Amino acid sequence: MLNEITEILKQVFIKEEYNITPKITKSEIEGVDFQCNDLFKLAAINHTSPVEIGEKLEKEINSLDDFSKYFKKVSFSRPGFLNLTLSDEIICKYIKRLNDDEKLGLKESNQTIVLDYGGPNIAKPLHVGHLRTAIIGQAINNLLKFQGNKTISDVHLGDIGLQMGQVIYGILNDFQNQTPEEIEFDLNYLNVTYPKISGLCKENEEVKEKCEQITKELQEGNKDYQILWKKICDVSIKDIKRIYKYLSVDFDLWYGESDAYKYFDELTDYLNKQNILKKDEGALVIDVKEDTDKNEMPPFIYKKSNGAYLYSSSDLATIYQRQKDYNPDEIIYVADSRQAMHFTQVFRAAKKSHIFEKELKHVGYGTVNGKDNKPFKTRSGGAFKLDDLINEVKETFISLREENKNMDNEDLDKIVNSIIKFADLQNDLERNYIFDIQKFSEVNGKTGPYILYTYLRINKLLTSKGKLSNKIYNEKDKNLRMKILEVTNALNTSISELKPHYIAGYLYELSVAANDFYETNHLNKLTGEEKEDYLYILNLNNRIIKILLNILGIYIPTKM
RNA sequence: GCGCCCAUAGCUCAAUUGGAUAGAGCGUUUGACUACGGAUCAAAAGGUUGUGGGUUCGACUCCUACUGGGCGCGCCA
Repeated sequence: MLNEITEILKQVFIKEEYNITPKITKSEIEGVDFQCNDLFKLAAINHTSPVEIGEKLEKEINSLDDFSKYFKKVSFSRPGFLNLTLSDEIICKYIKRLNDDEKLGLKESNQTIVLDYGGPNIAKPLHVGHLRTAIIGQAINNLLKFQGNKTISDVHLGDIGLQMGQVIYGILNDFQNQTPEEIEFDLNYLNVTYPKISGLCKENEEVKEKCEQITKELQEGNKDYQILWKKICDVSIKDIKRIYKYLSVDFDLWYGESDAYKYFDELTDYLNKQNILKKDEGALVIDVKEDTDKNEMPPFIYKKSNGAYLYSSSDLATIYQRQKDYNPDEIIYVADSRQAMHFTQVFRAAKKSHIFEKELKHVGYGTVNGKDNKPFKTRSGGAFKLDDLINEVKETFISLREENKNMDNEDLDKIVNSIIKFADLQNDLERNYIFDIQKFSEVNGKTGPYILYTYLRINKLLTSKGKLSNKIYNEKDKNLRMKILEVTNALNTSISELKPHYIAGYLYELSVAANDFYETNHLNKLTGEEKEDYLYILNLNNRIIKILLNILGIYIPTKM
């Protein structure tokens, strides 16, 4: 719609010999739909006043032959704004166009995009930091898929780093009289062992070295360690899958860092041919400094001085693997913004060695802090487990009202998901993130349940599809239609910035407009054309809500 | 020390990327239940956008210097 209006204005501009494409933005002024602020610019170029130009343009537009086809009113407003109020006809035309468009006005894209938004470490329980990655990553994945892209999501488990050496060290200590084949343990055991040994490593240099040694031997193929490693993975992955399933977070690939290890020989050959690896303090590195760097940029470490690989090397090998397997147009990493420098190094190393020359992006979100704005810890000092969060939200919700006690389990889980995800996704992800369990228990106001409720309540009215005329009946009606037409913009902004909070914000605004409409326009009191119009609009409204909720990973319960 | 990010209502957050009177939720106060589902709607109060300068017709937004906070700076992930 904006394109068409822009074109009309542009023609008038050209006629007056103003050779710019007018920029039209939404207006906050009452009774005005859009405004054009370019009069100041034109005045500067033509050495005249914006008032003069504005008045001239106002006159010119008002005398257009098909003025009423597009506008209800166009007026100049001091000091330099051109205010546009659209005709009902053109609004209805674009409502219809939107309704007939499967992609809601989005321009189709068909790139191949690899998404990396998992990264949980084996043997450590999932905590609230993992929640952010998963929820944001899945939303971005859904969004890109909706746009038509082929996405490949990889959980990319941290399954072979130092923490594995630490856990194996713990196991060997606790099960001294058993062979690796005989040893059995469960998830609780892992949850206790990792923090225990990790703490020990910080105090005891000897233990730390031993753990590093185990890690290295594991990577090199030590049989006993590999047997234990497999067992640890089995126990841990089963649990990780359970929680991801609950959150409707799914991955096409369940690769881990260990899968990248298969490529190290090949990659090393390749890098040697590129003549890019350098010996530095005993380690093999790639220099990734650039002249424009303002800060010190340490070299990318490919191989440690003890001969072991590490996080950075496996990330590079993974890019190598992804390029080979999928030849993607883009790889997107969703991870804590504290890792920004790490990704800068990896990305540069990948470019410099010509492993991957296309788009590499890091979507960084703020650190998860407690209410005191310090990194989040529970009262006992540990990380807040995802299971505990989910259970707490569920219990809070059930205790809210009597009816909730008898709620269908599937519906209940969908609502719990909506509460958690919407609470998270409405924030701009760049900011530091205050973790507050109360925020995740909120069901009134700007929350998931509010939107679900709006949808369900309207859904009951939708007995038929309705039919659209060229009329708009009242202010609430117009507000809802204008809000509906904004959906394409919300999607586009979200995609170009890779920030789902634009969609969440839009969903809330749309729901407010819909509830407002619902309150004043009683469908069951209407008949004829007006009723058909409203049915049409509300059908479209709910279709949009459903699509956008699904993009955010929120699904609609049968009732609530 | 160097660098990155952040600072908006009592609290948690927005602001269509430089536009007119900075918007929501929670909380507080008040109103609407003969209700197409009240988990709703209407209204009030609440602000020198951390501070000082600059850029211009116009700044929460861009530049600059401070203040306060978070984070990162070679073999952890």
